[in-house]
Amino acid sequence: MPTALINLSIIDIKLMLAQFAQGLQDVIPESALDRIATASKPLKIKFGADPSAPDLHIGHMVVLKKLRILQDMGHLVQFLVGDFTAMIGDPTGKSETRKPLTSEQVKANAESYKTQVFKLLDPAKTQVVFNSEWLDKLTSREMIKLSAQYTVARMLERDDFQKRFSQERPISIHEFLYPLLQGYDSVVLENDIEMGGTDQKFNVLMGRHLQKEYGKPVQAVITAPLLEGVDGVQKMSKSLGNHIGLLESGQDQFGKIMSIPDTMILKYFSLITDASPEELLQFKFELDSGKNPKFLKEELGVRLVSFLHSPQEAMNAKEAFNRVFSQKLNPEDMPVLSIPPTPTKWTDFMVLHGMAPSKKEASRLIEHGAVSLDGEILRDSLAFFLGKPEQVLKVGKRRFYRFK
RNA sequence: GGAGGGAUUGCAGAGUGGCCAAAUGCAACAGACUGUAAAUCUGUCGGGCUUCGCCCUUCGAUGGUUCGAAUCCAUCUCCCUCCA
Repeated sequence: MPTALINLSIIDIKLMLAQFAQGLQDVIPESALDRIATASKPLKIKFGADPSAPDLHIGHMVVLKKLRILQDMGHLVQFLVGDFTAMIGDPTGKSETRKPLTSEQVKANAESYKTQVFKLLDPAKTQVVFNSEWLDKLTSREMIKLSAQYTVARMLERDDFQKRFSQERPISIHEFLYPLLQGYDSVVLENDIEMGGTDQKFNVLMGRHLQKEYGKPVQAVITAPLLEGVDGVQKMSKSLGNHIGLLESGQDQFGKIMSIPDTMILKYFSLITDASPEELLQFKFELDSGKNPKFLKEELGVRLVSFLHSPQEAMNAKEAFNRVFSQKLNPEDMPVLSIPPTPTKWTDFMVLHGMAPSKKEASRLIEHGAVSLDGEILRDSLAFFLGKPEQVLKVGKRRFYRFK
């Protein structure tokens, strides 16, 4: 009975379960939800992460929030750092071959993961594990046995493999090992559930298959939808540069939320906030009846920053945003720069302080009318510096500096 | 092992002797507009300068042909495909 796990009423359990189930993509088998509610001992839930890109973003929040609910119901999350799988590298990626990470890097990244993950997860109910721990020891013999558990034909069913195969693009053998090893992790950890984004569905299902082949109890598979990045088109990812990082400042997070396409507002609300279905309907109604989407984005930004930082910081971020962008005023805090002691050209000054990567770029900014001193636009890119103390230099829309 | 295709400015992708710092798209940056860092429109997008003109460095690497090369030749490096 659930109450044996943790002190929760039947009603609490029902509510939490409903909250958990909301918006999930796949639940295989469906009975997994019952099991979550009625388990008599904590279920072991695996969530894997690739340590080569240790910056988590709000796209990860979708799954992490779900995991947190499970923890609150008394279950255990095994946060798996795929340090071994990351070390294999991926030579076919047309970017560059992944560099193997040193164990120091892995450690550092794992630490960084923790600070990020524990913004959402409960440390007391989270176990961090590294798959190199057992995969390092896997012998060739065992590797062959593992490979024998799956066929090429079935492997090629995976979307991206299928696509590449039909387009006669290369697939390296070791790429087949990825899903196998990921599944093998579940065999070793004896997970009851594995969670991930929908892009992980195939790999996660492999865990089920392999557990069965190895004569273990079979894990349930639960996937959550992927969140598009701030461009509203591609999935959120750091390498695409369309992400909002969990560790970014509240102001940046808020600003980035304000830059998502209006069509993404409801999706963001449903995936990364605790908005109830009723609220979502209300928001949809408001949008349909012509409410300025700006206000909903503000609400979204406030909720996100409140959650990741604090309500106070959220209000500050909102105020600063409106101050700078709606009222076109200067922000309250801005970096302070000293006035150069010797005659300096604006372009040199700007490059010196990182306002532009080259003098050429600096003069372009000036020619575009993007640089102003106390509201007065600088026009001459050849001019010499003439700032005075307390004056405010503005570069572009959102960079402000004050002279001292 | 054999045959063929390719390497271009952040990415994608044109360009096959001068008009090429190199089309176009995306991204990025800026301006206008907007009660948004949305959308849309416009512009910019290697670097430097005595800045509307000039100079320097770039088209995998090195050497060569030529008045002149991203474009032709040679060698090398890397990548891919097919056949075995």
